[in-house]
Amino acid sequence: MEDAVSLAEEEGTMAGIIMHNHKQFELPGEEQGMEMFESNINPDSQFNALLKLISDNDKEDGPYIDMLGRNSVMEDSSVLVEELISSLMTQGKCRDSMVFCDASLQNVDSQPFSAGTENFNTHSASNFQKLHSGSERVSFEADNSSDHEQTISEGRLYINGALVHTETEVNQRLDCPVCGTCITGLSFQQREEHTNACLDSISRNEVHHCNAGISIIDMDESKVELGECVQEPSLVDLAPVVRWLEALNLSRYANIFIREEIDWDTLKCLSDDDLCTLGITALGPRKKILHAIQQLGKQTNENVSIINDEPNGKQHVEMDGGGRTLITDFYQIPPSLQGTGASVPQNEPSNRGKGERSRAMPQKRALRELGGIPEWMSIPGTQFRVDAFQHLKGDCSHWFLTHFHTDHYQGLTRAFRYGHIYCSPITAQLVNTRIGVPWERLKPIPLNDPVDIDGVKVTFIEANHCPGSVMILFEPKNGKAVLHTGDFRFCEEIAAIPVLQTCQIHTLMLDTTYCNPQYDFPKQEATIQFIIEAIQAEAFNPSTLFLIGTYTVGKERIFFEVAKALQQKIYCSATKLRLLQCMNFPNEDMKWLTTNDQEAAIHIVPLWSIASFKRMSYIARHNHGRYNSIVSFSPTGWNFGRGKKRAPGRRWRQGTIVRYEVPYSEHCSFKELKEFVSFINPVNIIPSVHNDSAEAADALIALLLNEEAEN
DNA sequence: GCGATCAGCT
DNA sequence: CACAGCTGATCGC
Repeated sequence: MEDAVSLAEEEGTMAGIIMHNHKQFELPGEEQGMEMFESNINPDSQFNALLKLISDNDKEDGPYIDMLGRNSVMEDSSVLVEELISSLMTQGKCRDSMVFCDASLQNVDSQPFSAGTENFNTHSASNFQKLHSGSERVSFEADNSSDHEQTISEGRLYINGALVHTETEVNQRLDCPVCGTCITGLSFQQREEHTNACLDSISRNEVHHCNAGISIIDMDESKVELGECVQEPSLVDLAPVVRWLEALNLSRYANIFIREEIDWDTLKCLSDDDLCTLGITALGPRKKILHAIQQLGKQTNENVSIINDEPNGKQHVEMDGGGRTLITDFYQIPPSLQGTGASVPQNEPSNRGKGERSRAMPQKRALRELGGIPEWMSIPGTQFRVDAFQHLKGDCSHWFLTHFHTDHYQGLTRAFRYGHIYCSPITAQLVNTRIGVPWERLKPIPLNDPVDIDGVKVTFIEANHCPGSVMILFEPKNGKAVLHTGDFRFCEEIAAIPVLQTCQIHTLMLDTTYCNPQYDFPKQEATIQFIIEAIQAEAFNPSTLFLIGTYTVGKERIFFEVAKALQQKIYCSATKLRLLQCMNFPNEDMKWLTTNDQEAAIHIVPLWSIASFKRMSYIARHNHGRYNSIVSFSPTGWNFGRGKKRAPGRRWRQGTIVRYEVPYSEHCSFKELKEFVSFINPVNIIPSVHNDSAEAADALIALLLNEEAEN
């Protein structure tokens, strides 16, 4: 444990800070550092471990911590820190807490990255600089030893320039987590006694059935004496729920459950959305509660008691296997979904998705190659080809292009002479300007406006992938409609498109890029918000260059939203500007762009140019003098699969270069894919990605149709 | 010399 | 893994 902090240092991450006796200590963050918390689930032992960590400086004052903070950017790894904070505050062992943003604590009289603060580059500790009443500089350690404390005097703590804490203002309001009464005026011991009295009072009225499901209690019996606080009479027995929360170390939410009269049965039905509505917005506690509810269901089925009465009268929730619980346990994938998916049972035919339609289960089919063309490139019932320019042949004269990405137009050159290319107006513009295909070969088709092509009704539909991307609905005369999604991301706007609600789709050619439960990334809005907040936090150094990675076509929404939110111009190259001008963005968006790099500290760059610290160091060298720090954002969905923790973003640092990997995807998450399949309810599904064999295709389809894959 | 194609890399 | 795309080598015209 003694090296927990320095281990976290190497990753440049941390989950929280402690202020104790006017000194600041860091709580280790992701990866190795988390072991400290994982191995000490009991808050008391965590507290003792923390005290041990700071024992060298714990000679005089009593056993309390001035302030605990957690890092808002490292949300996942801070789950346990947050619980610890709550627990310690309830016990009166910690006076205050805060949520802070890495690098948001400013030191006005310092010159970040200038000579003399070289240690800033090697210590994440140094990111937390303090203002104090005097103008004396904070001193930093220059080596990598485990001595990380930074002396502050007369501490005043500022976040983004605003005073949030002074050492003389530690006694802030504190409410009882059970009854909500203000207990600020009480001593720590009195607070504990009060809270325990509240809990005991509720427990006394709980009769014999803490595990027995619903517990309706008579009005008279439900009257609860809560010391000096008055509890509203309740028709339902809430004690088991309160105890359950307590055992999960989430007592701070007890008052919400009491207020909303969530009883034991209601609890078991709560969804993630319900928790949000209740006001439990933090991701960690929400996941923890959902996970525990899931465990509840399992154990109830097995007729095993969740809340066991122990000899000491305390109760607890059984964790998996009774052993240590890992943070990743909160993000479990059902065992039936792990592995290849080959063992997933097929569902019986049933009414799916749009209620009134009853369809057969998508048929198993072998992968066929039609004259050497993958089957998802050839539309059944027509002579049409989609994204098949690597298979150009004279036997076809109708070629469709879903969007302008190399892996879809590969093979297409200005020499194209096999008939016509049908695509969206934006894609047509790009094909003409970037590849040089003449306009007489291009047939731009507007969205949501059916056209007749060679006797087939064809409708182009927005695909929410990149500018100009479309899904294409083919309705041949044989009555078997085919929907080719191209690359797409399902969203409410797509679900609202009338033709998709009414047309019965026979064959769905589906973008299965992230067709695995491990791909569970957030909505684009959430990631963009994360990026905006990260930029605000990192901008404490005015000489920071921000780089946002984009594809040739794609990810535009990120920088337009950032520009609007921060009211800042964004630099892009003249080439990139010409590209963007092909994409019909509104003037309100385009006005934020500039090709003068002196005008903007946020630059749009190709993703590959920031793919490694080595490449970014070239950029750093190139900008030497103007900028002394670089913060980059690499948006992709791949970073967030395969055992990696689900997080709004991962922060890496090497010297003065910071790299954020953020889960911004322009493909469906697994959950969205399932929702889309359920919505379309096709007879037949043909995966267009990872479809190397009939077995692979069947495994993908099985995953998509498996009801248990919901979470 | 130019464009197309492919291997290799991230 | 492989998104989507870059770089560089090779080949044919």
